[in-house]
Amino acid sequence: MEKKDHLIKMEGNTRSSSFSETTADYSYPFPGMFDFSQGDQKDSLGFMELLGTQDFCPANSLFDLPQITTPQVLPTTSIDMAKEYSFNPSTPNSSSISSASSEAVNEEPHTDNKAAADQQEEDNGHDQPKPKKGLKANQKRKKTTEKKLREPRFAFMTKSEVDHLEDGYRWRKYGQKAVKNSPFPRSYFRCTSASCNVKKRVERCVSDPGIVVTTYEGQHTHLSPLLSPLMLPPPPPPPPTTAPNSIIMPRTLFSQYQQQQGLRPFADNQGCNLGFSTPNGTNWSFLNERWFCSPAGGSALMTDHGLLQDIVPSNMLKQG
DNA sequence: CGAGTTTGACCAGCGC
DNA sequence: GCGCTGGTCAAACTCG
Repeated sequence: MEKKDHLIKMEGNTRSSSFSETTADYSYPFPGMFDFSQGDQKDSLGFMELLGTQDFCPANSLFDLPQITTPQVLPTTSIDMAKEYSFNPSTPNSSSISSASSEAVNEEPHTDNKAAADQQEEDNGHDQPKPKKGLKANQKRKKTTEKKLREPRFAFMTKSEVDHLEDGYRWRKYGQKAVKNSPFPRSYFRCTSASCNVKKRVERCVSDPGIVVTTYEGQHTHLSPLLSPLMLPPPPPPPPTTAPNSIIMPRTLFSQYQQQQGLRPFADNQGCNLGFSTPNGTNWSFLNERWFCSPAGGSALMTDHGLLQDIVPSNMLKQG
């Protein structure tokens, strides 16, 4: 299997997020992107978690991280990151869900209200001519537009010959658009699960057609059909010496773990990767409000998830 | 026949 | 205001 270079970028949930929609912006490394090809991180079980499994932990912790809204303003070093996001008292009790998840929850009332409003609009307009297809579509579009303002997004660059990378979820393609300044179209996918409105966009990098840029939006409200129970975050933080090769730890549990283990922050040689390392060499990386453990020398815990393993860079699985 | 894909049309947002 | 672009819809189509 060819070696694949991967870049992962977290994308904020605000409209002001400067992760440009244009393909032209894919032609250079994303600012603020985490390059997991660096450092000692060898695998990423958390990838599946990143793709939308739920944060099962309660959220009140000294290390309860606020929602990252604009990756471009992310601190360039993990030390700065830790300074900035540690001990944030603003959201000590910010519900029982992570901010990313809470967005989905928070939006529900809006969605309901909006839906009710839309329903009322429809009722008020019942004597009007039947709206064109476009108008009806537009009502939905307004809702989705509002949703778009809240849903966290994160993009992955994956070197792959396959456009639509298997990530353990089932997707339905609902659109395709030609992209300006790019010979490659952009495809739009939606999770086929009825209650799940996660979307993703897939397109090829204009400067390197071998790179597929996949942008996920929202969080899955269900587990991946291919997700093993092994991939659920462990209830108690395991000691690093006996930790699985790769585990996912919700941020709040990580907070406790961090304090217990005295983790030291580290950054990769590009200064854009963040995480903590334990005295015995276990590395923790922060991504999408969760911490991913990648003990040095460990082999991949990840079972076969099809092309997910294509998404998860091989050089994360096997350094060098 | 159901699920998924294709594709033209539509609309909102944004920049000029 | 206008044009461009991104995002979405939905009918038609394909496939198993």
